[in-house]
Amino acid sequence: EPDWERLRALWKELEFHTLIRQIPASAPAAVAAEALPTLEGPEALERWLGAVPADAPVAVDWVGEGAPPEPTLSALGLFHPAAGAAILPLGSVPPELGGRRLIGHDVKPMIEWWLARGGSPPAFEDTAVGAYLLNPARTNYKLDEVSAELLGEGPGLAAPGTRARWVWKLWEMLPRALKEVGLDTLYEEVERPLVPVLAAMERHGIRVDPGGLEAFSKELDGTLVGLTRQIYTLAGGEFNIGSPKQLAEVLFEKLKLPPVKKTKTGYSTDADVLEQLALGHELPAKIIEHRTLAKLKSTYADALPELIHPSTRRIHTSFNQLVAATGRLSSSAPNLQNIPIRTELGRRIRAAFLPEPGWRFLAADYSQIELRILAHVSGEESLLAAFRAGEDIHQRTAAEVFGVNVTAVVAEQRAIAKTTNFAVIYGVTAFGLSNQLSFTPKQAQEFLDRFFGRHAKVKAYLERTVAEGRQRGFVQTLLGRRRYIPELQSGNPNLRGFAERMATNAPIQGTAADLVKIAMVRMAKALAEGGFKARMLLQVHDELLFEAPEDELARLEALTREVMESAMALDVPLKVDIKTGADWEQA
DNA sequence: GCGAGGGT
DNA sequence: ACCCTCGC
Repeated sequence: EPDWERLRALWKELEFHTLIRQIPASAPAAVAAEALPTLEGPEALERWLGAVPADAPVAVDWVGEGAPPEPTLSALGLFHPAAGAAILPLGSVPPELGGRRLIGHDVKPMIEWWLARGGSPPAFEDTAVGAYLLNPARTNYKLDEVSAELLGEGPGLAAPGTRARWVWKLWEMLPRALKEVGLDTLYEEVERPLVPVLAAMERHGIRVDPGGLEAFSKELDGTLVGLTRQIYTLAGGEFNIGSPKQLAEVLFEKLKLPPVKKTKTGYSTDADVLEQLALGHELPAKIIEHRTLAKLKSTYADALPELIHPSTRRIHTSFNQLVAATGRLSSSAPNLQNIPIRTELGRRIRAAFLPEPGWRFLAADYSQIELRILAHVSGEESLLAAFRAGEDIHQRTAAEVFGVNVTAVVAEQRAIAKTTNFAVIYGVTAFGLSNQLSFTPKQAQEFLDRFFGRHAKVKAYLERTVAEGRQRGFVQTLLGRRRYIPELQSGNPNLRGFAERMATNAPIQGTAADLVKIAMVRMAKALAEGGFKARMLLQVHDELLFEAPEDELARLEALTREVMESAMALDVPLKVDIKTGADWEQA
């Protein structure tokens, strides 16, 4: 008989998703076989805790559904070596744990559950967060898989009390493991304190105006109906506009338009391609417009009202702390980190986000955070000088690279310099830059050469980063957050090139993530200590969004600027732009 | 799973 | 570069 669980683990690692589905379902026998004591009532819990030394922590594993704003937890598995494993069924009141510190694995839902029940959450450690710092590139941080990686084996299918035993085992090794690689401070000062901050933000949620979105949806629908008719006329027949396959048939076979580029499965119909085709035919522009409106309607105008929580009347995103390999947060269900902003129509979505009635939004975003970090880590004088002098950085770059006076830079030169600045942070290739700038790869290469000629220390920094990464197997941020990139040693030039771009981007994007997380932790503390009614609602990578009563705005603005601009001391000043408004579009 | 497109 | 969601 095959060892199905090992096979499952192996195939999972190899991403054989289809094969995994053919593995017979694992038998739940193990769960039934364990007879753990169930602690019914406060006295039973007190007795169990009596066996735990007074100031010792307790390992927990929570059972339930973790969605904000009110996770539903049915039980906690508990473990301490002196008291053994037990199961604690949960009622409506948070359990009294005698002030003990808890050790959990992915505790944010549990913290949120505690908050939802009006309790003040206990102090805690989080083994999933620790495991994320040790290796942020895992696809998931399930207790079983993290245990398998760090301990050689895991609980498999087990009762919560037994799972808590594994949480305990993880915590027996994690502090030392974190310290060994210099991640203990990041854990203690940033990631762990951030957990309850995120829990509170998720619980607060944000108000949206469903009426406004529904009206906008109807408007979009009207426009889409008209566009669809025009598209069918131009195409000489009906087809599914949402199907890239059918669209490709219409464009490249029926209408004989020239295919521009290919995907793995056929001819590409992405926006770049359609824009090119639009020069020779009326249809592609209509397709672009249709796609834009359909995206706004389905992803935002129709979806967001559905996600309004019936009791809070607000939208509660989940901020995931364990997803992005660079250290950034991500947001899901819904993603509130990609609410449109660039186009007029898109901003109608943003305008539907509202503060508490009578309150105002305050949005604070870091100006050029990643370029400032690049200036700091590279020591590039021209960048340092430009930021210290408060200059327009893209204009300055343009002046240097085009060899003209700063005052003589024209808009097009500035735009090219701006794209190049981002390309450098992303570690982009001449080929990638050429696509973005509609240059030939040769022109783009010449441009990059001129950029690096004028920014020798940036070039040296990037080369140093890649070389160190190749030699050590990982790159790191200013605070020591690591990202392992074994592909830097690959013999495959494509794979290695991709790895090198990740290696140049990760320390910069990751340092920005570290910095914003520090600001969040300090802002949460400062708001509490300052007796503010204001709340921190969202983080969008380089921006924090707050809502506050009118009479707190001035104080909040001063506090936010002070906290965010002092989050890290770099060789360049940090600059924060702050706006307030009656909706998120104005703020 | 893929292509596409929204954000940083 | 990093994400998430949508429709097919």
